[in-house]
Amino acid sequence: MGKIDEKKKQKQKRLLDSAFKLFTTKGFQNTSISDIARKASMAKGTFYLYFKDKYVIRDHLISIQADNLFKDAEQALLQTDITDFTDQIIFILNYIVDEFSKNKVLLTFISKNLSWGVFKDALTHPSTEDELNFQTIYQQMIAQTPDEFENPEVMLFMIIELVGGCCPNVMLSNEPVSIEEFKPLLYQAVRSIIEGQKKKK
Amino acid sequence: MGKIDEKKKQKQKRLLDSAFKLFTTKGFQNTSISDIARKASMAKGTFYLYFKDKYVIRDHLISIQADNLFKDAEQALLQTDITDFTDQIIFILNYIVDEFSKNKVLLTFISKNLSWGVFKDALTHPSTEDELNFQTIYQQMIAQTPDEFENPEVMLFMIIELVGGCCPNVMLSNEPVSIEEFKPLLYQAVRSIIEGQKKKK
Amino acid sequence: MGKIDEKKKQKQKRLLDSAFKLFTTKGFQNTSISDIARKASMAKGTFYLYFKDKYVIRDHLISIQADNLFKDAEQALLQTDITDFTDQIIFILNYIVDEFSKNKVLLTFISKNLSWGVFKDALTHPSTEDELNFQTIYQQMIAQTPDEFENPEVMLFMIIELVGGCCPNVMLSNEPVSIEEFKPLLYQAVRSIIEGQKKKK
Amino acid sequence: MGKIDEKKKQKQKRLLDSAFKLFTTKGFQNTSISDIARKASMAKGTFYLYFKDKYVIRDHLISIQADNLFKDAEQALLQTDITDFTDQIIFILNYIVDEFSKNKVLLTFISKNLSWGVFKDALTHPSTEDELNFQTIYQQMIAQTPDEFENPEVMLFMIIELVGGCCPNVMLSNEPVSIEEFKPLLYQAVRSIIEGQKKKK
DNA sequence: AATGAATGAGGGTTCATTCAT
DNA sequence: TATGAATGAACCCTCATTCAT
Repeated sequence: MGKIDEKKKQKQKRLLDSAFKLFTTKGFQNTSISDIARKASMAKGTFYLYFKDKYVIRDHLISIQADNLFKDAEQALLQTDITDFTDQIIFILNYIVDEFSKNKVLLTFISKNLSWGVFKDALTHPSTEDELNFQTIYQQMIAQTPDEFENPEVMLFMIIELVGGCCPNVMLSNEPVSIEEFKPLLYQAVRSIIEGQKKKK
Repeated sequence: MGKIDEKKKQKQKRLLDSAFKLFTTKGFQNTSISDIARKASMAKGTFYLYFKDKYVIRDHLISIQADNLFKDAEQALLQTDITDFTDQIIFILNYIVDEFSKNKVLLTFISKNLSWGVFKDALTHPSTEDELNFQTIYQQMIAQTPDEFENPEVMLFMIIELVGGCCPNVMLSNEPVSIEEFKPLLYQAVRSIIEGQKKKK
Repeated sequence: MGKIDEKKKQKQKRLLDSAFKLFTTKGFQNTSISDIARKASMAKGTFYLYFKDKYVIRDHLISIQADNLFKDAEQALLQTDITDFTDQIIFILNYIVDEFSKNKVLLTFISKNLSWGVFKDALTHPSTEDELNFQTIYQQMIAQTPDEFENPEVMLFMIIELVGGCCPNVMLSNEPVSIEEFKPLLYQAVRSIIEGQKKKK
Repeated sequence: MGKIDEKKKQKQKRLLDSAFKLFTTKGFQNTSISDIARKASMAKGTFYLYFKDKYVIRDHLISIQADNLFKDAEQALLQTDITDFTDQIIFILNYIVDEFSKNKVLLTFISKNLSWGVFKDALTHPSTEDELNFQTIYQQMIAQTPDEFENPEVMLFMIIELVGGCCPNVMLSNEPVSIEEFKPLLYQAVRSIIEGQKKKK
């Protein structure tokens, strides 16, 4: 019956929502499965029908968020007529940074869960769904640019670490400068990295 | 009495040593205060006479490690006659990366405790002791170079995030490449960043 | 409808088979009703249509096994021309011991379920089915022997306790001696008991 | 301080007493550590300071009981002037059976815990204390009798299984006969076994 | 008759923290 | 100062049982 499946989906969603709120508010470690179930108005045991443990529900949440974020960024990029590789990368980074700026909750969530690793994985590795992901798109972008790079994969890795390491700190603490002051310097750094990794002919 | 103070220091050191070993071996979360006290051959209650909780002892440990690491790097730099700013930065980064490579325990410790933030703080902010720290030395280095930078503090911040984000991953997982393959690409990136942040005259 | 009854019997059998395998493998305590139903490819709720709980299905299983074991032993005895009472008893005991030796699973099952009591009941008391059981046959054997015993029922009880108490231990742990070394000593003891219980004329 | 040790001993005793009562009343499986602690008026966690789990406290209890029982039986034997080996064995068996008859609680306890195995171990193997145990005394008795046996250890094993298997059933259910009717038949059987295991010269 | 989602009590276990000694 | 026994809340997880479908 579709009816039952519908209900199950809804329950799962309720659990995901509760977990998200609690992880964001109290942090991952300080949230118990009891808490999640209670907030979702279910019995504790019911949680286990949907997720094996806290880690699974967290990773699930992060995957969803990362997927959405990236899909939006990609859509936005397609609406533009940016063709230069570096500009495209900057556009996507900027889109994501802005998104985080607007949606501090998401940022807090990922930060409070100490799970940048998982987030990066979700961004970089094929998600459960068989859709495009950043990795794939990036490779297409690389293929279309006339430039050649020493090691494009490592380059992406470094850019993500740089942006993913700096931005949360800046956005959450306004240190060492505000995000608006920071952005041009960051993008300059990204441009420099890309430029520097081009193969010398 | 200096004697009593001496004894206290020694006990504190025993606790710190025990905690370090346990955090490194079993991870921060899986180490209890009981464990630490037992390994230090003290009663559980005694722990509370020296540290408020696990978090305090962890942060203390990290500060010490970071301090030592940096002092060593600085000493090593003084033994050389490198004068160029960028080269100096690279030298220090490389020293630290090599130290981590040799001393995986420290890397594991910081990584297992998910406490890069604390480590970076220790590196960047004045430590409890009134000694020199990276921040100070860095400012001296900046002062001595003829180049001018948009925002030296932000530049250091970005470099630390880049190196501190990438290296643990690479060293612990050999992905996306081995640390030896990675180093030249990383240092190239650092050079690019520094170059790109120079004020255009 | 015989058809529906047929189906029910089959489902019941599937449950019994699953339970036997699981009890044998994981032990009684560690097997849940969920496990049994899953292994029988049924819904959990269905279990309750056939058995009240785990204990009922366990006792049912033991009865079946004991019944079969005994029927086989009796058949084997009929194939021989042993007429002496004591020899007949020893033959049956030996048959059952050998059967357990060959079929460690059954032994493990009964042993893991700590249910010798149930097994002995099944052997001694009329089973649910209205067939012959050990008790009946034993009485016939007693009737045919010229000897008279103080209390034949008690004698059988003691023999079963002796054999049923010793053999599992010996077979499963090889202590205090191996089953092959043990058998002659045991049968000697059984012969002594029978001899000793004969009425003095 | 003796004071603290005294208190600890008392607490342990309270736990042992509570456990004994509960195991006897509700059975081992149906007794939780919570129950035991509650009945002993302690916090649940305190239980774990004294015993690792339910099994340990049960075995501890059984050891104590078996030890006491045997020490009493031995004392009683020394008060008599029975010198014949078989008579000595029967005396001890009878003493223990009588003790069980008088003290049904102990019998129930062992029976409800399905732990004849542990009880027999306690009777047969050296206990934690470095005192005499049945095994040792038995060997002395064997040494002093002029008769020789095929395998004295196996003989003891069989006797214990026979008595330990039959008596609880008889005492708790009065089946197949009352314990008073049963005793002479049982002792006759024991005598027969001993006689039958003597080496033929 | 059959299902399996939902329940929630209950299990064992850990551990930060307190406090009398 | 130092101890370590005692606490009891909190954790995760299991599972027999119910009941709407």
